[in-house]
Amino acid sequence: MAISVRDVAKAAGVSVGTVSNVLNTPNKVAEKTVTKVQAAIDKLGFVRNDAARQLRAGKSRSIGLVVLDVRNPFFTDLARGAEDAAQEFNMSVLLANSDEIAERELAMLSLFEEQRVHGVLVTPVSDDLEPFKKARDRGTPIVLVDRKSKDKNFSSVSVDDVAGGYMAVKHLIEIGRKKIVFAGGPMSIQQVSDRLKGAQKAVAEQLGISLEVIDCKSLTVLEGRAAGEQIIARPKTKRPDAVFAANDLVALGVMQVCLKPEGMSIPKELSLIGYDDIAYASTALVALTSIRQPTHEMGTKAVELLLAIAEDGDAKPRVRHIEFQPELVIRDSTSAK
Amino acid sequence: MAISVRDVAKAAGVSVGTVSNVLNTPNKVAEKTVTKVQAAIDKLGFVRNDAARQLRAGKSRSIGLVVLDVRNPFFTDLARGAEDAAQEFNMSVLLANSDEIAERELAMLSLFEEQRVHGVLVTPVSDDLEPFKKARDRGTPIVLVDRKSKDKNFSSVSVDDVAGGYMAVKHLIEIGRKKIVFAGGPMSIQQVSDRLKGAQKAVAEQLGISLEVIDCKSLTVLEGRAAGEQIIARPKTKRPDAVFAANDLVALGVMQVCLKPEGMSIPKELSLIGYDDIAYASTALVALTSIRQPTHEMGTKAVELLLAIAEDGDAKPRVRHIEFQPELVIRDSTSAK
DNA sequence: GTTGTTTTGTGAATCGTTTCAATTTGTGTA
DNA sequence: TACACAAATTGAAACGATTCACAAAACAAC
Repeated sequence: MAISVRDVAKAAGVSVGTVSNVLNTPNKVAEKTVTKVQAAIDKLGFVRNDAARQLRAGKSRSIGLVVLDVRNPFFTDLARGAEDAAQEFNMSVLLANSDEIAERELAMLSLFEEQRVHGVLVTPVSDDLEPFKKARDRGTPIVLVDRKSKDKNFSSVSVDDVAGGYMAVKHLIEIGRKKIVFAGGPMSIQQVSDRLKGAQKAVAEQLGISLEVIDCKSLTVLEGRAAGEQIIARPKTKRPDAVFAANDLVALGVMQVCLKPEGMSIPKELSLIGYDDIAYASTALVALTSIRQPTHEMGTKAVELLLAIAEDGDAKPRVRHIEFQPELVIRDSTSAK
Repeated sequence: MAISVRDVAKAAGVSVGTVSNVLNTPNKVAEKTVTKVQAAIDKLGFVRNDAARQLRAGKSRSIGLVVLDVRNPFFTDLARGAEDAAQEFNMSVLLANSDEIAERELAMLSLFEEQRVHGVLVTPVSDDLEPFKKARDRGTPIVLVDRKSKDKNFSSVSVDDVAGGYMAVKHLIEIGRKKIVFAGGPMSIQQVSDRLKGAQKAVAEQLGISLEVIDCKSLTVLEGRAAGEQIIARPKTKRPDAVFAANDLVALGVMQVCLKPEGMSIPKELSLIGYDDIAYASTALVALTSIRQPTHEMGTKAVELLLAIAEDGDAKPRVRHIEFQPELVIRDSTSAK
């Protein structure tokens, strides 16, 4: 039913090989032949069958990307970066989300292997990397994203969260803040504890700065609001003059509460800094100072790294780790007193 | 290099046909043969080649979905619904975004055709549906999503925005509000003008209700804030007692401004209702009443409709339109005086 | 007109899976 | 033991694009 190269060849009065050449290497074909074949293609409405192409080629022209949650802007930005890089190599990115379910992650991995993708970028759900090891042994390159692989055998692309935490608190100190609160949790999340570690490092460098931790059950607006309530319930002398939130959602929660009439003024009485620089950060009532991660670039570099590994072939499974530095974005929610 | 069914067959001492049967219809194969073949598969690390499968089948097991923006929760929810439905039919959804660029949209469409997808769901960038017509004529079913097709030849799945607007204002009237503001724009967006139309209809049904329109340049938090500023700048007697915002972002902007000390109390002095019921709506300082669209279900139904059409084959290009009703979600931002 | 060189065009073989008609094996009954 | 019938297995053909060794044509130089 569908039109094939053979049909086109017959219609144009040439051989199938020539049709294929017109499609792939038109400069190797006489100009008038190209025109003739193109005309036949247009007339018949021929559409290449990608499955046949891939079968012959042995590999698809795509890269798999498995993220934890497609609704998270962090991952969509990352995906966009990956797509942009892939396009440079005339490839495309297949996006899949695991929903943080190991089972789904596995299913997507199998799907990608069956598709014979050039490689897979993944933010693993758990620490069990066995399935990825197997896939790699079968010849599918793997790159971990947003995770420093404990397992040194996997290449990875990640962000230096310790540096981000340091950067945030350093900024607060530089604008003269002395009583700082870190709002975030749980500490079991590596990102959170790393950010706190960076914060502590900045505090240790300077005398006369205090750092208090308000632990949160999760990184949500609601938890941020709880932290805020806890702060404004205190007598004025016990209140901090700055809050470093483990992410922007928590920061926005703190802000909502503090801007109530009985709260504190931002940034004068309380300077506030978040983390991630999500889109909503800049549209908050007081534009939020935040730490931005080079999300787009991470996607780009991850793809480049993946293709470099694929290039190597079976020979030497070269392992590389790329760590990005975050960036301070100063807006209205932080200022000197 | 890669392992094929032939290798598995040799290793297991059976024919390729049997290996295929083990893979696809294990109940047609003797139990001990299945075990034998499975062992060989595991030992060799055989992974099915999907390209070859598809080539033989003539069609892929996927459905294409082209959305305007993957970052928009509306579309990710829709995609999720589509995925869920597809899974029922043992199919998968390929998600692509056009970024509202006609050229990209076209590229994705071609890609999908080359992949021999079962069909394409699309929210078209422009009114020019010519490329989709061509694709459909070549045998790829098309369903428009979130657009009532002016062109009656395309099947579609959409939401009744007039009903949503009616529902919102009806609710405001029922809780005793009389001076209502509609904040939103531009009116060139069909969704916006439809919602306003619904609002006007509700107002017309009751005596003594006024409806004022504050035009916005776009549906953003910033524009909502501008609308809010305009309201609280007025003397108390000239202020409305309710605002219906054309979407949640605008509503959140209005809320941010009104909650300032010199503003109005929500919901007492001012009741506020948004549209879309985005995730942030429920985490606002005052949880936002909103109109929810059955996004997930739209995705589900779109897939079902698509597959029904595909079922028909070339015979009769059956055309169907499904229109969903939105739903009122009452939270804290609306109440009686 | 012959020879050498480059440019175009040819078509059979190939990729890996599924299908299906034909064949073999197995089971139960007389 | 023979026969009928069901269950299990076989293997060649097919899907459609690409490749590549080879052939044909076109052109240039003498």
